[in-house]
Amino acid sequence: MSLKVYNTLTGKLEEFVPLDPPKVLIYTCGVTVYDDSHVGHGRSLIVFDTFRRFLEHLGYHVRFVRNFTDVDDKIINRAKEECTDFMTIANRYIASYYRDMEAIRVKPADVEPRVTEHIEEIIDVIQRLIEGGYAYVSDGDVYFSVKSFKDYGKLSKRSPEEMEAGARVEPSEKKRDPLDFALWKSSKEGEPSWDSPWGPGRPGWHTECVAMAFKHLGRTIDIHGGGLDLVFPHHENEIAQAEAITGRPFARYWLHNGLVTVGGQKMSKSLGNYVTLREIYTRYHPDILRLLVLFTHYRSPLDFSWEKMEESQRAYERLKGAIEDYEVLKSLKVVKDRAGGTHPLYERVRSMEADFLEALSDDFNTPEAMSHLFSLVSELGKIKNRAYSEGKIAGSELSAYEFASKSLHNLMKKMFGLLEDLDPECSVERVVERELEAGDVVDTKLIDLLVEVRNIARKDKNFKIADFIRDRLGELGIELEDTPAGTRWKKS
RNA sequence: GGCGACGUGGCCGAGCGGUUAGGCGAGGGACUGCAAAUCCCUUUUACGGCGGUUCGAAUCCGCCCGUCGCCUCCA
Repeated sequence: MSLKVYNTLTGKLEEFVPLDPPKVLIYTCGVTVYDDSHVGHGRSLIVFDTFRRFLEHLGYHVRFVRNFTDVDDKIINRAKEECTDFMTIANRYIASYYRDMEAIRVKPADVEPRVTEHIEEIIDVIQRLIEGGYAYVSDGDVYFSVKSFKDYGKLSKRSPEEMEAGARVEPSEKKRDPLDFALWKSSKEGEPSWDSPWGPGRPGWHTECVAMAFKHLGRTIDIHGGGLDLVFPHHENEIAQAEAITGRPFARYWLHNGLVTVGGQKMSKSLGNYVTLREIYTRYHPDILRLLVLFTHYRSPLDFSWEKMEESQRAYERLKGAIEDYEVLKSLKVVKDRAGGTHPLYERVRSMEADFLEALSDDFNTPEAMSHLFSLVSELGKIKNRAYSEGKIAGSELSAYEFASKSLHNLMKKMFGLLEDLDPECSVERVVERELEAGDVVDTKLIDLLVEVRNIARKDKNFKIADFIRDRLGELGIELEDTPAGTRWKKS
């Protein structure tokens, strides 16, 4: 099976061929740690986490690097506001980031480098650029000379001439050309600074990713990713620096995820229309956000709303229910069936798996992959419905159901990172944690007792009491469901 | 102004030259003590507008209208 990906650099769908298979080298630009991450960051993280999972499934050995920008203007400003140093701010939000990633189940990268730990490498890159005639020193600053790199603009598809015509670029006394960008900034009083051949200062934003990619992955990487809003100027500038030094392609494939919008407008700090990841996962199971993200193709814009979270929640419950209901079916009366041959469900599962993987191979078409999952869920629902109404299930059908539900669960878990806590080890802790945060811990034993009482009432046809218990539990956020195998309850 | 996307049924959202996407919602039915869950049926000129190419277009081309992104820090 060949994987096709959309390469921003060429603007085309291309077959994915790593430089040195089975190795796949991926670099994505991580967050600037000056505040909590929001849904926009979350989407990018989830998208690339999914790519990585799929590549690993295809048998590639993925080496994944995602950096932290832990020194920049915003961090410094924030530190000033709080009368503390920038490192305190950076460390605080790195911790917050890790907490978020664990909650939304994005696997850590293999290397998560910090800018402040790579100053030497950054200086080295800048020095090479100066030596090569691509950069110049100007009063303690160092700038990259955009006109010196002939391919400038190839990623974002714009030429320096056009950009000058558009000219919203701030002219600076120190720059020779308004399009030039800073590689090294001399530091002002009280700002973090490091010694360099050009005097004390700190790195500009665009060099760090080049230096860290060189160090941890090499001179040409397979995939460079990030949000669509990084294409220009950040990624364009990365290409200019890296390729000016090496004379060869920096990344073979440039992959960009679409942005998250709110009411059609980009979600961003500056507009103030953002929702933090923490807000999401304290209100919803983290899988709901994942599902929401995967329900849209990664390159399309994704308009966030709480209504959509509710929709995903429903869809999620259906998915989850199909898998969990195996436990109910198992406790029904299982009858022997003389029927020979294999159950047609096995074939359905096989073709679903094939369709699912094929969809992912087509530029990670997760919405289509998802649709195949749901068509199997419908199949399972039919079986379940029949078994419930007959109060029994054939042994062969039960095994087929188990096979199908395991296949569903495996794909979701492995490829999409969903339903991981259906495994008993993970569940309790997470649920309790969320309940503590929501501030409404319930005593499960007490609920079981009430359910028992209600079932006694039902047996006696005292539906008034039975319904009263159900209603009151419902008000407390406990939903009851009477199945042929007894009453089950869950938190709503 | 320049560059780049996008406009699909009640909503969301795949498809991108001929065959059922899928999800959510709504209405009806089956099941249930009633619910819930699940299933079945319905929501059958869906593809921004106007032209063009083609035996055939949501899918290709042109123009127009509308929305958004980037051009400044941003996942």
